Amino acid sequence: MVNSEPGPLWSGDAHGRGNSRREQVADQIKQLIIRNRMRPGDLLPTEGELCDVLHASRSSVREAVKMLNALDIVEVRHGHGTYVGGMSLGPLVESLTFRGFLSRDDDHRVMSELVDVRDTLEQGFAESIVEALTDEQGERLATTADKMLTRARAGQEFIDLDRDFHLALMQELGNQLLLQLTGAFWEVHAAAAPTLGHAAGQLEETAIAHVRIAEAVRAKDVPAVREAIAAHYVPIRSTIAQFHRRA
Amino acid sequence: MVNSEPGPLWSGDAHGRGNSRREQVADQIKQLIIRNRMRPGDLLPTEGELCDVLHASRSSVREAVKMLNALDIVEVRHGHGTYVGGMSLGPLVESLTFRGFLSRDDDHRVMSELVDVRDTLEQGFAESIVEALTDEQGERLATTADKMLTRARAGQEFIDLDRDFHLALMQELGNQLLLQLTGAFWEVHAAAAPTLGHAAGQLEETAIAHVRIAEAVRAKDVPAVREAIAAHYVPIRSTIAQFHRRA
DNA sequence: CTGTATTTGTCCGTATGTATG
DNA sequence: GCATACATACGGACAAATACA
Repeated sequence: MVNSEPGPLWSGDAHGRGNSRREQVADQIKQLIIRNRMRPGDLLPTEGELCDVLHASRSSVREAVKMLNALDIVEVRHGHGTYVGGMSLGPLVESLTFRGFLSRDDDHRVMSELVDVRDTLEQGFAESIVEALTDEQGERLATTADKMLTRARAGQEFIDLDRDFHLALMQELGNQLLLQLTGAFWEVHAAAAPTLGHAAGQLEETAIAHVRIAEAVRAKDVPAVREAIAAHYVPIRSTIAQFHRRA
Repeated sequence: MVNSEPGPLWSGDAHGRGNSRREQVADQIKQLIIRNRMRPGDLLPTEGELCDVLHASRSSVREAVKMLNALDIVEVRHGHGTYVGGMSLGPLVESLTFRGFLSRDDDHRVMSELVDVRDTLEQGFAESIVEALTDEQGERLATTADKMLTRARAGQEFIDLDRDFHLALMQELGNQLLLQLTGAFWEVHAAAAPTLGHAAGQLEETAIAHVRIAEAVRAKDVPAVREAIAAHYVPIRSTIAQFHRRA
């Protein structure tokens, strides 16, 4: 009754006995979502119903739901109910930021590695970015970069604009995974940035680097885009290295 | 009493009252790990001790621990204790594979996007790979690729060898994040591969592509490496596209 | 090998907080 | 204000797994 479909459909041990009760329940909830073709935002059965259907106690169901909640597979709203989650990369952000804080003592290896990956991804997709460029996107990049420059010259931070810029770069590619990875990696970097501090004049340097990227993209000059992106990460790398030397 | 340290140290809302009990407890456990400079594998207090120290019921502590367990921040062993987890990217794999199964109906967008990211990452790091190449790594790549070829000609699968190959590519770079991302992305792909099926002769084509990559890497010919990697993903992309057309 | 202690796993009952009507 | 439905939180009891004497 519980499993009416023919094949296993879900490879992860299905609901084999080897796992603990809550693991089985978690797997069964995932199967429930898949079988019913549910989408993010859809309402799941209540805890009590899940207890009945899955023949498990409240504790097991609750712990299973909390695990899935941590993975953003389900979303729980107090007094409302449990819904299918957004399946975002929030868990990745959480895990990576925590790792960053753990390795903060010896050096900033995690941050350094993260910058390398970001740099490589943006340079690697430079050609596709230029190809998929639309006029609106070009203007948006330019205006965002300009705002960064004015803020930098006023001595103000522009973290939000930085996020907008890097997300806008990847926007038109239509690759949702890449877009979410970009956002996730940026968030990890932003979470660790306050502990790094800033060198004098680095703010304006970073803003100008963004302006150069926007110009190169609008000019559809792929090598220039790659160079501008590489240059953009130079001050960031030096900040990380500086912090590493201090410790 | 509970929080004797001066600063917040952890940005994530610290342990503000706005969150639920288990969120507070989870944050406090994370702080505990950071404050005590604990490393993966270290033993955490027992559930009972956590209840005492954090002034929470056992249910709340357990749900918090299960959330952290889902993120691989802690690892629980039945009858033994709770330990600091490996902070692996397992959660990312779980989330992405689940998303892949969800979008399996309409098309294989997730898989397609994943291949694009993998391709870009490997091509982007091609130069660094060649630079960091050691003799042992070169031989390992070659022998792995050869094994793939012999297996392919015997009509056998070689998923494990494929994993070894792509991990070996990134091994010498010393970028742990990149290495784990590679492993995670490969796992997601492997989880979805069985549903895709194989075209005739595609096995050997893939094996040969790996041989070509190994040769180009050993020849330290960066453009050839990039081409070989690109060629390697061609049959994979066609398989995904074929599946998409069938549905 | 046999208990015993420790620790996590599971289940139950009850009370509280939250949102809807 | 009240009733209903839901998630939240707590504490207790017993089972299962592991380690050790």
